[in-house]
Amino acid sequence: METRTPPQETAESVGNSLKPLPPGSSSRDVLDALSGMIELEGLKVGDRLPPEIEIANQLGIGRAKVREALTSWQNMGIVVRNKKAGTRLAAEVSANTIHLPFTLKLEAESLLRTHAVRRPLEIEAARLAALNCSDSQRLLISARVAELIAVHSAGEDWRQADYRFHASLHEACGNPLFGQLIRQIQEAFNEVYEAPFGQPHLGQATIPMHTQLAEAVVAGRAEEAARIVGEIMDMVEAEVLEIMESQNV
Amino acid sequence: METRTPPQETAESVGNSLKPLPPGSSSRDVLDALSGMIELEGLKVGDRLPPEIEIANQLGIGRAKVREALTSWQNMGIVVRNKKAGTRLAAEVSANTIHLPFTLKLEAESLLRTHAVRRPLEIEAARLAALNCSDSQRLLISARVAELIAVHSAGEDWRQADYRFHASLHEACGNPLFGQLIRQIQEAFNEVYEAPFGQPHLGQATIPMHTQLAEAVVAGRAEEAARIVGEIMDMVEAEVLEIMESQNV
DNA sequence: GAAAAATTTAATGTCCGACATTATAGTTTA
DNA sequence: TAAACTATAATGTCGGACATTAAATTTTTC
Repeated sequence: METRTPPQETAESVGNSLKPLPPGSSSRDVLDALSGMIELEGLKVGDRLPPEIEIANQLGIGRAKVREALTSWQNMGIVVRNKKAGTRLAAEVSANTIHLPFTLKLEAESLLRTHAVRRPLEIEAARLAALNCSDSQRLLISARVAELIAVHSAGEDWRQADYRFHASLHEACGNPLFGQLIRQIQEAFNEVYEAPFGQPHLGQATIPMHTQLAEAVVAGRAEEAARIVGEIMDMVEAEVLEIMESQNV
Repeated sequence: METRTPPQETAESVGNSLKPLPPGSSSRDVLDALSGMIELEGLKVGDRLPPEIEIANQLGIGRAKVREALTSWQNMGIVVRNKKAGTRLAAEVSANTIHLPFTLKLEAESLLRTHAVRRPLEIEAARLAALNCSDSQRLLISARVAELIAVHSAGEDWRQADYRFHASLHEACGNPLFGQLIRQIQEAFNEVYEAPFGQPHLGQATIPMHTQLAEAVVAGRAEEAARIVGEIMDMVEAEVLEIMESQNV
């Protein structure tokens, strides 16, 4: 019986870069140590972290402390944990990272407030994307908007495609903080929105505008891109208002 | 020996509003339950939460789970814990609140990125402030800018006054999320900035523009206010660049 | 021999108990 | 009255035990 020795991704290979913590370290120090390790090992989204027990042993602390730290990250959406499947990165952890939130139950009234914060960030991201994007990013954006149009005209659920399109814009803007912030804000928004309203397709009417937006971005017409995003956001806001009123919120 | 019966703040009186959690609840559910209790009891910043053991008993869960949840809040800066002094609220917990957590060590390179995210938020907040602010907020803004000018011309440290002025703008915009976001972003920025550069007075040259900004806001000239904020942010960015280059970062 | 079913296994999820640490509250002493 | 001491009640930490579950492995079945 020959051993197949697939290094099975990241189990033993990863994680010998953790050094014992001095006594009295806080759970935040644990997270600092972990993010150092993540950067050192080059772990990406989806990669697996060492088991809690191993982290604890390497850091010279108890498993409870590791769990408190990891649960913090879990509540911030940075990792997902899944029993035997282990703990995996759900967001990029690196030096240039601001880790956003965790939303307490927001009320329907704050939907518009959340959207109002998102608006200027989306506009600026689009403007920067138009100014900064590389050729390969141009191709990606074009592909994504084509996908969106195709999925939508086929009558299928286009939200995933929409999300991917906007994500490509955020990436193209050259500043990962925009994408992170907007993603978190949108998650907060969806969480509040879905509770009373279910999951209707929001922004249906804006689909045609996405083609113009993509064209403006790949052509480098920053102001036009910004204007279109503003219009899209306004239309979504109007839609939210309409739905809220129709349900007497 | 007569009993003095001071209800000693919030020990027994608070916390019978927690109902047992269904099995399989996550640590996030614990936080939801706690924020519900906090809102119900009207707890404010500085108030004390029930002891972990009592929270655990009332929710019908183990203390470890409560600790994981509270440590999440601690890492987000929502509570502070201090041994016998107990766990106290460090930030307002209510509906309509997005709690930003927790910044990983940022590197100097990301100073500009952080600033780039702050920029559109500040601009939009100023625009909204010009459109929405009430009479009393107009007075406050005028007072704050006068204070800023006075402190600055006296040669004193004007950063606190500057902070208060901008905070009055954020408040006047009518959407608390702007103020929260910007504050957190600025804290992240300062944390990074101060490490290599100390605490030089950043934005000195923009002081005179603050008067124009305040005038535009109280007069309701939204676009002018937005433009001025943009210029201020650009000047700060230029200053940061200059300092970084002068130190070969 | 390949697919399906059953078993094993390795991780997280949960609780409990014990003890250390410490800031406050209470008590004694000077 | 003030200072020093003691008691106490909370958090901080660890270890152990066990449940739960999804992946990996083995066995069975066709």
